[in-house]
Amino acid sequence: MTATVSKSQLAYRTIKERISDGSYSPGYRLVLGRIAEELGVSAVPVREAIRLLEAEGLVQFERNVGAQVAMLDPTEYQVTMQTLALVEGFATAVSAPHMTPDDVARARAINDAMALTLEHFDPATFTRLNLDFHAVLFESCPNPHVLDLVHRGWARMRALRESTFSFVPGRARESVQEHAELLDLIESGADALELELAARNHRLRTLDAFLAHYGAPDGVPTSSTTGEGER
Amino acid sequence: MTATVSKSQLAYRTIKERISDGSYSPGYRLVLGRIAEELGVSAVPVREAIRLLEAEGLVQFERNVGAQVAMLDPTEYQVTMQTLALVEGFATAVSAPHMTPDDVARARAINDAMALTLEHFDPATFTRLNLDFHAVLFESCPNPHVLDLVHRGWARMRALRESTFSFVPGRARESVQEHAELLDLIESGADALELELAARNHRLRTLDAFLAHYGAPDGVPTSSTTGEGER
DNA sequence: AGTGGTGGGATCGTATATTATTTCGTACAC
DNA sequence: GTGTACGAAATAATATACGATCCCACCACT
Repeated sequence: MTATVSKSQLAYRTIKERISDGSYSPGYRLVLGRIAEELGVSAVPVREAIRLLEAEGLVQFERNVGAQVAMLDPTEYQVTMQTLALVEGFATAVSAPHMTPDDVARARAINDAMALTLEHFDPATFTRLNLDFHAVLFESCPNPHVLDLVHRGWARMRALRESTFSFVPGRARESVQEHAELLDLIESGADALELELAARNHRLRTLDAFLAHYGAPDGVPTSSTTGEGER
Repeated sequence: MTATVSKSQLAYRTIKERISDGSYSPGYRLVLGRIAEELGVSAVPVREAIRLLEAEGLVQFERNVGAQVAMLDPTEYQVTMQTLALVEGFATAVSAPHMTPDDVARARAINDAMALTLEHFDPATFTRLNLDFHAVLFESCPNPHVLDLVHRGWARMRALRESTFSFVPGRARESVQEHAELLDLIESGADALELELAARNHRLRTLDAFLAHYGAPDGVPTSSTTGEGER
């Protein structure tokens, strides 16, 4: 009656959820038998779920050794964030023409709520609202592949950054400001390319801020590779 | 001795290969037991492989019913190609600064070979060389995620278009021409954004040509959504 | 003390068997 | 003639069991 979800699906969703919400933090070792027992299923569906999560990059897997939640790694962070910027920028541009005035209003309301969280230090809420904000932007996206890429990127970032990946101290206020500008652009019916770059650079600036704050990885150039920016 | 690949991996690679080369054409029904027997393994690893391929979009899967190779569908084609254009454009821009003069020379050689295939009608060879061409472009890409997205896109297109997805009658010659221009841009050390858009529009023009040739899907606008283009 | 080998424990990998679900054909009733 | 209900066959889904592999600690030998 409850849509009779398969046990593989159950294992997949449960593990993914636990990675996202931090119950399984980066490096946590995922033992098939233990998880299977815990969920009341056999090891086979758990293994299947873990292989899927491996394909998404959420867990690392080694044959005959086991799986663990993907580790926190600045380089990982950079390329993932870069890819997310690419995909989100595109998704924004494609979605914008399909957004209703009501959609824009909802996005503004969420952004206002984000501004309120700045009064207190609350990275988790900030990140959650940030996801909601972008979710509103993308919900009219007619390209399901791109949407899927966005969601995978988010799942990765959540796993890597423990639920606060959008929040960089000293950058949050600008982020809210840029959101507002982005909505203005959308309302003004701006050019698709202009929108895409605005949305992309919004993420890339967060990336730069993060790298500046936590230190850039070794050989990777910190300039964000693509955009209008100053070289 | 042969790196002792797991049977799941074997099943995965074999099925993917057969989808790519057309042994399993779109719509072909993948029956667990039959494939398992054929490969000399049990049904469990085959099931796992099929679930992974489902996650990549290469096969469609329905619970308790079975799997089949993803069907040919103009809308599918459009969004996949659009996504591929996005990702390839970005990959080109990111890779370009890392390309050596030798890399560019190799790409030119492949492009010359493509020009030769225009003498005869040979879509399969054309598409293969086209993949080689872009592979050279991307092999210096420092972002593995983006590369992975490219490869998945290619696999999808192969599955959907039966090994000739880059070839649209009447467009091949322009394609070769645009490749040459792209290489010129790279050699001239062009701006990253300029490169990205050039590479993206190269794919999008192929998409438009395809849609014009085979007919556009129903409600989807044929203009390629993003780019400098004439609106 | 350092190095190489060896055994045990833990864990994954897969085959087999069982169960649950769906589908399709057939027969019966209307 | 058509629609429905029932049953058998096909197939996927999972559990269980066993085998293969890897890691680690301990011990012997140098």
